[in-house]
Amino acid sequence: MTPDRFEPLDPVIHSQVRLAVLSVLIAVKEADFNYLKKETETTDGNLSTHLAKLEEAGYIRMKKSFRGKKPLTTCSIMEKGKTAFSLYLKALESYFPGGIKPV
Amino acid sequence: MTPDRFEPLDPVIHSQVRLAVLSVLIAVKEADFNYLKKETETTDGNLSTHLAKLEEAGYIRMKKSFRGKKPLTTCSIMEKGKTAFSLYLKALESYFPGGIKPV
DNA sequence: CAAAGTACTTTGTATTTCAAAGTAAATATA
DNA sequence: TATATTTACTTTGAAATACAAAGTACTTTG
Repeated sequence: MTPDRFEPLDPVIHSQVRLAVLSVLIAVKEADFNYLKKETETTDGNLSTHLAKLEEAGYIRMKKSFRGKKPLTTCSIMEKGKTAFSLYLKALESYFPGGIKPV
Repeated sequence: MTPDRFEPLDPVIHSQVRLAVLSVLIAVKEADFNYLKKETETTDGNLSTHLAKLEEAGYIRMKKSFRGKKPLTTCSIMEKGKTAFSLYLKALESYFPGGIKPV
């Protein structure tokens, strides 16, 4: 039983927006909705659904509070999310055996 | 005008099957349908549509011939595909500040 | 107080993915 | 020799996904 050449890519992470969200949250530990919207360059609706998916998977946590009188959603990564992110990166590497080649 | 933190991921490549196909074709220069099916661990129908997409984008070339009496589809990567693959990897790196290491 | 803005969420549509079924020819079986 | 099975794909329809327009619930501004 030879091991698979290509490791499967976690579908929860394999999306540009969700990958970007996790990348931010690994770097900063906490980010609000608007910050994530700017970083990921997506629309409100799109970000909202992607965040919901990440939360549902237990990869991030969302805290709803208020900044002054306005609602504020703050996201942070959970252990499960960190692990999944690492595994995703590891899986990705199986698709790039040579590492980085110049274009 | 500060550059985007995250570079966009080419949607033609951002699919597990198509990424695997390109990865194979970069390594071996030519691969037939069945070999790709084995490597990518997907179904006939699925592979067929993914290959069509890659060909349509000008990333790969498909040659139809015969091996003995049976049809044989042979795929190879084109320059445009190589470039796109490199750019995809480069874009990916923007999501992993720590870097993607060769396996 | 009406109009515009903020911070989201919900919803409908468009796109994408995927595998079941279809096709066509070759080969094995009875 | 009929027929069933296999091989090598492609087409098609259904399910999942992505996306943004519209909706909600406020707040701020003119």
